Amino acid sequence: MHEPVRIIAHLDMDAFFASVELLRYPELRGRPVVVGGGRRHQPEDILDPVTGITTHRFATLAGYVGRGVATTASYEAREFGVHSAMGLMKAAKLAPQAILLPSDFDAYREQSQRFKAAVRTIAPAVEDRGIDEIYIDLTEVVAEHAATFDREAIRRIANAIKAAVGAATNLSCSIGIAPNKLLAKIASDLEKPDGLVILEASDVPARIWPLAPKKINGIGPKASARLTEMGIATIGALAATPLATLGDRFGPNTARWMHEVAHGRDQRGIATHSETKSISRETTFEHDLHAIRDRAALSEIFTALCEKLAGDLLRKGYVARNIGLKLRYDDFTIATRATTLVTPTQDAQVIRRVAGECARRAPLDRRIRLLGVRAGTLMRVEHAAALSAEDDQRRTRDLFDEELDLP
DNA sequence: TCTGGGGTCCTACATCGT
DNA sequence: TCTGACGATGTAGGACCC
Repeated sequence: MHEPVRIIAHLDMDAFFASVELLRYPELRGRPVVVGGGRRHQPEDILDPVTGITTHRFATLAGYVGRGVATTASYEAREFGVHSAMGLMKAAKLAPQAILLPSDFDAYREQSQRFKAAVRTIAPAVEDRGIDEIYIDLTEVVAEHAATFDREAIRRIANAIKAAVGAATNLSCSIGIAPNKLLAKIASDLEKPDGLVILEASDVPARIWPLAPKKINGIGPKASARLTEMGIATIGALAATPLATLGDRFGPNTARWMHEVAHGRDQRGIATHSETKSISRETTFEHDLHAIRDRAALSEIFTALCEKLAGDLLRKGYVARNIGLKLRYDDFTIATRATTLVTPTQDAQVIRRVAGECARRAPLDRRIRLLGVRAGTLMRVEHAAALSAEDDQRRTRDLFDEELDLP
């Protein structure tokens, strides 16, 4: 008796933010473009008084000074070695001629909703994985072909999805299809951009085992470095490593997980609904601040963050029972402190006061680079209101009981 | 020339009540 | 009364992801 075959797709938009920017500024097509940094590099509109045509003057990376990082790089910029999460000053060294655009999350969110809606018209079982990625359960959609994993039938549906995404957004995406999320995710990355890769379990030795372990979603820089130390350079080598050896290094749970994923096994389902767990706001200062010497400036930023967070809670309809503080010091170490409240809140002043109390429990003798405020243990406002009404009722009843001297 | 902002999940450990 | 086991809950940190 074996598991029924599932058909899972992972869809990843190609260089999403940069591609959305190129829709707005088609004249940048074919040129290296980097999205990131602050608001400072908004393209300037230049209206030709004779022709009435508007063109744009763009900032380049040359001479960039500041703490920004690249959010996305177009494929042309990647040719120069620029990639997302790279410091912009480093990117400027590699590709000074690259165009730098500020990020516009409202525009990305709009395109995100469009491509997801387009996919849902073909396959409704979609799991959100952030702004530019989804998993899709195609098992039902290709039900009659699933048992045999009919590649041609699957390919037709994948192409229909790509066409629908293209029609809705004018953007391209890459799709990986496999019997589980793990392999689908790896597959979608194999032939970017505009890729379509279909993998079966039997393809694991040939297609997956030669890859580096960091290609596995969940093996990041730390685990990767430890595996390298152990002489494990490929997923195949990981699969061949005895469980006990991995257990000594990573603990039993992680070892078991690594062993499973290295063999291409993954039982996770598609989660079509999820509730937000926490909401936070944080900011990196232009220059590091000192808790005592820069008290006034720090306090102002702190209050503003709490107000923004309260605004987020209000807009999204949540109250929080846990309020947390995050400090990143000049040496990049992080301290977090959190407090759980009796009464959930979405009030900026309450958040500010509680987060301020958290700050008093954190080291404040070092220079601070980043300040963040977090709201956790969220509850929907309606639910909290109902609970508090229930609470009131219970308290009133208790009072009556006391007066009547009931048990 | 250091490295953003928003999240999730996991683990270790402390504390408390039973 | 003391001691330990155990679950629930809260806190802090770390790793990872987009």
